[in-house]
Amino acid sequence: MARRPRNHGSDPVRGRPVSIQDVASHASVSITTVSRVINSPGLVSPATAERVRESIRELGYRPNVFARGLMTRQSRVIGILLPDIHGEFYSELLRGADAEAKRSGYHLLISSDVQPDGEGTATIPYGFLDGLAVMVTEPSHKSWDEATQLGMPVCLLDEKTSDGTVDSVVIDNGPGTREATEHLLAHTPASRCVFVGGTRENFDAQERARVFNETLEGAGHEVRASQTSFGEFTADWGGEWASGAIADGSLRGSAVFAGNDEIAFGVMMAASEAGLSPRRDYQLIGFDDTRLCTLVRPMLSSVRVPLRELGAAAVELLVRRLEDPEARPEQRLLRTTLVERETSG
Amino acid sequence: MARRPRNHGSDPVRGRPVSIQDVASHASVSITTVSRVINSPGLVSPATAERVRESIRELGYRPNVFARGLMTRQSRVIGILLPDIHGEFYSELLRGADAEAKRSGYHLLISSDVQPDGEGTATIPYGFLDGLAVMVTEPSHKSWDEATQLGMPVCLLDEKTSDGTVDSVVIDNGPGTREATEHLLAHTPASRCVFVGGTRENFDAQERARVFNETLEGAGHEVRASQTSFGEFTADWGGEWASGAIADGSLRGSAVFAGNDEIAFGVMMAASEAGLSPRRDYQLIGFDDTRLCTLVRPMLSSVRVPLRELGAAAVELLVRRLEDPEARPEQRLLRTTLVERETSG
DNA sequence: ATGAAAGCGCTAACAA
DNA sequence: TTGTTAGCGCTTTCAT
Repeated sequence: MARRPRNHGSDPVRGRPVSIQDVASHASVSITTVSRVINSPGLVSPATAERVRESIRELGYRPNVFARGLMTRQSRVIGILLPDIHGEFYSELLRGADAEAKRSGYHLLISSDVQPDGEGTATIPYGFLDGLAVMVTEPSHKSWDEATQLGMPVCLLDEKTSDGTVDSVVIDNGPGTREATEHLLAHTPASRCVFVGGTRENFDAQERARVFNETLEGAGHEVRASQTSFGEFTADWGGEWASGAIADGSLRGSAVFAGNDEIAFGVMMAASEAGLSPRRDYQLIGFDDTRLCTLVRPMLSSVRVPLRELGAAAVELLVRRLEDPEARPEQRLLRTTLVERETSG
Repeated sequence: MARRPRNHGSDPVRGRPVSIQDVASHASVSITTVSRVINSPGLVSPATAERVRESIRELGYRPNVFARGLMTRQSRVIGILLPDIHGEFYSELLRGADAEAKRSGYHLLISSDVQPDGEGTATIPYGFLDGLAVMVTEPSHKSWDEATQLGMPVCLLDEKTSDGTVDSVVIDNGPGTREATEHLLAHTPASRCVFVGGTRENFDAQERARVFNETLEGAGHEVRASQTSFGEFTADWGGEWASGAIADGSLRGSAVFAGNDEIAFGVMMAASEAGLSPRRDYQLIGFDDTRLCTLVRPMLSSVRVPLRELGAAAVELLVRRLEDPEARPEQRLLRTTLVERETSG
């Protein structure tokens, strides 16, 4: 396997990329001056600067990022590590993160937590990163340990157990969950309200279930264990749960609060096959307010989670820390709110 | 803003990362030997090698990727540039690409084509990449020019206009489209078959429409212009189209071939609100065979596009070229096939 | 306002 | 088998 030269970019002499020295020679200045034109334009006389810029253009010069990184110890690349990059949830989060990164002049390197099936070794190229935003949704995820051990600036996404020594941005499930539960209680007796959650270990799933229970109890109802169930964050699980509820006749007249939109969608599809329609025959509210809600008919009521902001805020905090390593760690809380549509009320 | 030292990794002397020299001193060898145990273990005596590895472990040494990149001109990072990273289509493609990259010991840097709304400047950090996989879906996309001008190894995704001088992997819409159209023709007269495509400029949309028409003509039918329409690759467009077809009474008894699954989903939702069910009242087939198909009830018939393979193959070709720059450019064709489910037949 | 020179941490001839 | 040394292309004192 041939090594050097693997030249990218146009070359003056065949086989070698344009270097700062080439530009310097071409403009009859020292490489220092070229460097200054790029990094501290104020220190160079306008005339010289223009001449150098002309040479840069003419030669198609692009600074070598490795050499630069070697000196500055910066890459202007930040990483974002998520449990998964699939689905509306993460896509939306990524959009926010990417937009914010661009806005601040950084590049975003996306990676997912999932282990490679095979024997491959490459994980995140930590060495290239200035900082890392990490999302941890379950205690078993090792990303968190790995990341902090790295000795690199880190920002946590949706991590409640943060001890305040590190930047983080978390979803406050409370308000939205409470709002939704109260909304259901307005049309359905507390004893007929159920929560169909996602993975039991998931932090958000737990908090949502907890607030659901609290709200029911706040309404003077003693919650039965059977009123909350856990499974997965999938439509399949929602469908499976619904099949059971349909079979024992408990779905009709009940109010279903799903752990996320996919679960709600699964419930709705299964119920629909059994001839049951939301709002008419039962109440249904999802969670996350993903695109799925407005895609499906009737449109799904859901608790809005500001996913875009979640991603954007994480990057924002990270960039802030990069620019000012001594800044006080910040924990940013993102509110959730109920969005009423056609499956409830 | 403080510059150096922005040290990542543990430090022997406060404020400086562990360097190869530190390891060398600690193990009482030269830096060359350390370099060799990392890159060519065969050239070092087992005893020394073990001692060096011990030092590396003890000091927590991680090679500086910038210094290494400066010498090797490689980063083992490849980029993938897509029109969008949102939705089932791209997610699935990315999964394939990521898995393959990991398998080959490369990192994947994901970026989307979409311009930043704001004034931010950062695009792809080309300088860090060994190569780039680019997906071009419309002639207006400038990514292609940009990429090839870069003088960096490139692999094209789903680009038909390739001139054979560059690696590419393309979806062969033909077989699946033909199969689906024939399937529709088995239950519906050709005059009642319609194609509801996505963006008119999109290469795939065009090819799918073309093969649809050809197949109808092959069946001895003269296709009317009104039998193909274009809009967007969204459920909204599908719903909009369906509303029209419902209003003028043309949906019942017809066969709808949608340009992608989202469009099909939109048609189905709109029809369902009007009391029309697929298979019973009309035929419906989507395209791409995304997760949406099995999420919705009844489950959507669709043309399967091997998205995972698409991503994986692109990375595979790119890696091959990286290892062997002289390899003959390859164009890999990916077959599409009909998947019959509950909305057709 | 400009330049000379010293590295940044690493790899790879070339010696020994 | 191991070490010496010369860069890779850039930024940054320190002179001028």
